[in-house]
Amino acid sequence: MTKPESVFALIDCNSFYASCERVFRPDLAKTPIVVLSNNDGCVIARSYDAKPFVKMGAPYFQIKDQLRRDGVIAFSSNYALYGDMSERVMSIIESMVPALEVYSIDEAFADLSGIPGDDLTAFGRQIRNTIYKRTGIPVGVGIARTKTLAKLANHMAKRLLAKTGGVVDICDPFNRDWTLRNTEVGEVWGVGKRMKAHLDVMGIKTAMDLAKADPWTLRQKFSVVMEKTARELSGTPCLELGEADPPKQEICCSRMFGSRLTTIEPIREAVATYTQRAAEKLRAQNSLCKRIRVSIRTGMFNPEEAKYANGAMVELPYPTNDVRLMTKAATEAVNCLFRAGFKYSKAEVLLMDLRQPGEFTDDLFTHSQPVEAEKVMNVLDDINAKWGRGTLRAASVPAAPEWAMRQDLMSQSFTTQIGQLWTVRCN
DNA sequence: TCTGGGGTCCTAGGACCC
DNA sequence: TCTGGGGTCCTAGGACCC
Repeated sequence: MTKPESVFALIDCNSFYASCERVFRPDLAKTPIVVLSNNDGCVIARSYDAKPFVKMGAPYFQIKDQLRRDGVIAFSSNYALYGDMSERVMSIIESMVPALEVYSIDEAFADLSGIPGDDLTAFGRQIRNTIYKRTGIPVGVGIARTKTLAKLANHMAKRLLAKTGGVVDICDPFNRDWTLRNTEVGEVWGVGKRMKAHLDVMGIKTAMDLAKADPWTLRQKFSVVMEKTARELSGTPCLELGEADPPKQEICCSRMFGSRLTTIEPIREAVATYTQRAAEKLRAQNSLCKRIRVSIRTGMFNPEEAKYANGAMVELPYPTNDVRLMTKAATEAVNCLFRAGFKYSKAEVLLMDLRQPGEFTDDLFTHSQPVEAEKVMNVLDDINAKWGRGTLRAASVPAAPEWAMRQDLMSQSFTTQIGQLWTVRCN
């Protein structure tokens, strides 16, 4: 029996964050909108009609006035809202396809092999319409024999939105080759700026050129990653659908401060706060961590500012998820890192060397986390799940810190906070 | 005043072992 | 004059992604 040919779909939400904001602000249906990064730093999402006015990544403080003149509305990022909308979209897709891999907050790969009927484009439209009807979020669908090609098809669906209606199927070799010839190599999934420059020199300019290049030469010149990309483009699947998401190998919490910090105390508070958040994520995936890397840094852009960046690794006595132990270790690291005389802009807490309980062996010299600590952490998580994050926390974590990030343009948590539901007035 | 945050995978090179 | 070689593990750093 021959294996049925694989079919992948990539479903991707259009301008996701901006679309989420618009769902709850129908008055802005015709107004261009952008969403800003944490700290209202730079633009990370633009509605379709905002694209001509704003570059991706543009610093907000530089373009603020221009936006106002152009009538573009800006929002602070509202992750509670986007996370919840994402779950809704994903569960709709999940109910319609045999298998799903959630690739990011706004993208998912689906396995369509074995879908009955030969009109996959029609099936793609059905997915698209259902999601739009139930959530108000517009999506694009790309369908192809490999994941890399599905990405390309999705890209084409967006580029030729009017013609394609947001769904493109390139399983057919004719359509596939047309797409490959009409896509620059830099647009291919896995080919970044650096690699594009190298490939350019070799005369590889389009996706088709890469698909036709010799895989072994690519492997030698670049790496196995590039080899796989080329094979995928030519129609040989090298990447599988990853359904279960494996526990993370690293967990990170890093943020810019709302303002520059010059003394050690608030930096210790920030590091304690980031450690708390990272430890929550750690426990959510049921892992333990053995090492923590803490780093702090000054601003990197302003040439007038003295620059300093440093990090330190701390080892915990045993693999743990006890926020008390972790906070103590992390804040002690700050004492070693801090140098007076600098204006600090950011701290980062990175949990490393993660393991599942039972994955390491106890011996005479290393012991494991006491049962008591586990009980305390369970109670902590239960209380915070019920009453909101930060209800119960370490004393070193302030409720309303002076260094909190700026979020001046935040929309409501329409879907996750009972006090912030939509208000409807009847006149 | 002001430029995000959170990940993955791969590779080269050093440390260490026999 | 001459100073092994092969394997493994770990780490840092590069490149990429959304």
